[in-house]
Amino acid sequence: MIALIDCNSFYASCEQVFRPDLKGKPVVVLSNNDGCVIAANQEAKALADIPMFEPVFKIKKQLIENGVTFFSSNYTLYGEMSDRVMRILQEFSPVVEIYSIDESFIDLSGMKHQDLRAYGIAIRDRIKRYTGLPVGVGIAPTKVLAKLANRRAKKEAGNKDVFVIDSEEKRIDTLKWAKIKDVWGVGRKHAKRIQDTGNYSAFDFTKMPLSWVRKQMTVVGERTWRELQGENCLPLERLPKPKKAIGTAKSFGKKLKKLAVIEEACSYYINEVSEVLRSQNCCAKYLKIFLQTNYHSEHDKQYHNSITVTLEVPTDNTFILNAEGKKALHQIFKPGYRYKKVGVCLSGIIPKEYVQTSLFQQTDEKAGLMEAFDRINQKFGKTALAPALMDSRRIGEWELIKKERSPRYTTQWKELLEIS
DNA sequence: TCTGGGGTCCTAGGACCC
DNA sequence: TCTGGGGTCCTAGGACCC
Repeated sequence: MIALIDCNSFYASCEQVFRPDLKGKPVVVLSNNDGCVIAANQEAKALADIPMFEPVFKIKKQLIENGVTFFSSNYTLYGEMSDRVMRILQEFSPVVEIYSIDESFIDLSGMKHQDLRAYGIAIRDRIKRYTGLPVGVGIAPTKVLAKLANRRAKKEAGNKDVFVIDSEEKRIDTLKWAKIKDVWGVGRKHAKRIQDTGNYSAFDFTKMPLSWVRKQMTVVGERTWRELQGENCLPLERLPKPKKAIGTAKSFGKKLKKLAVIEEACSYYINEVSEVLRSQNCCAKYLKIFLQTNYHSEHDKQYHNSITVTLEVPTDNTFILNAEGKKALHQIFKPGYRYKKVGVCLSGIIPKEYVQTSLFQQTDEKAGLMEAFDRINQKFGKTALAPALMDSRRIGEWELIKKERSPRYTTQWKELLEIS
C-alpha cells in the first residue's frame, strides 16, 4: 500500500501557523510580483468570488471587502516548513518520495498487518502537533488511487482527512465518486476529449478501450488507466533525480526598456541557476536566454525571442555562463520595447566528472574558485560575492514586488516570532 | 497601471551513422 | 527494370504536474 500525504492549502496554512489571530479567517497567498492568487485557505475558497489564479488587481476590492488577509509568497518560509513535514514522514516509513513542496508518497507495504486508517490518523496528528500544519492522508494500492483517496479524505467531511482504499468495493465506489478531470494525470485537454465520448467519471474511464486511451493519451494515459484498475505502474522514487533543466524567469517589478538593466537581472538569474547546478555537482552544455514583453498588454508592441548557446565545454562556472549569457542577450535584445521578463535555462546537464574537456583547453588554473565562491556566499549571504555585472545598487529597478511578505520566522534570527 | 514560476515526460520527424 | 535495414541523437511541440 502507498500513502499520499498532502498539506491542506499549504502556503496559506504556513502563514496561519505564525498568525494564530487569523484562525478561521480567509487567507490568500499571492504569486511573485503580487500578480495573482496562488493559494487560498478553506475560508477564502468559500468566498465564491475569489477564484484561484485570478489577477489580484481585478479582485482587490473583493479581498478587502471580505476581510481577506493576503500575503506575498515567502518561499523561504514554505521551503523550511516543508522540510519539517518531510522529516516527520520519515518516522513513519523507510521509503519516502518527496513529490512536491507540500506532498509525499510513502511506502506502507510492510504494514499490511496494521490498521491503516489508524496509521493515517497517527500521521495526520503528529504533523499537526509538531508543525501546526493540517494534512490529508490517502492510502491505496497505487499512486493514482492514493491521490484519489487523498482527495476523498479532504472532500468528505466524515473522513476527517484520512481515507483508505483497501477493498474492491471501496475502489469501485471511489472511481464512481471521482470525476475524470480530478484524476491525477488527466488534465484539461484530455478530460475534454474523454467527456466528448460520453464518459464522465473515473469509473467510466476505466471502462474505455485501452486502444483509445493509448492512441489519444500515449503511454502516460495508459499508465493512469492501469493504475486506476489497481495495477502498479508508477514505482516510488526514493532518491530525488538530478535535474535535467534548471531555469529561472521572473517578471520584473516594472517594465524595462534599457538593456543595461535587463543585463543585470539576467546576470542575477545566471548566478542563481549556476549555484543550483553546482549544488548537484553537474555542468551544463546549453544555456538558453529568453526575453519577452507583456503579452497581456494590448497597447504595447509585442516581441519575444530566445537563443540557445552551446558551450564548447560544459561548465558550472558562473563567470563563463555570465559572459556567454550577456553575448546572447545582446543578440536578441531589440530597443524600443517595454520588456516584462528575462529568463535563463541551463540544460544538457551532466555530472561534473563526465565532462569532456576540449582538445585545446589548458588545465584549469582556477579550479576550486567556484567552490570558494559558494562557501563564502553560504557564510556571508547569497550575494556577498557576485559578478560585477550585478550591481546591487540598481536591483530596485527590476526586482520583484513583494509588499505583503511575512517574516522569515524560521530562518532569520531578526525575524523570529515575538510573543508579548 | 496591474495577469506566476519551475519542472517532467512523450512523440514525431529530421539528420546522421554503419 | 530492380536501390536495405537497423539504429541513435536532437529538437520542437504538446500535455501534464505542483
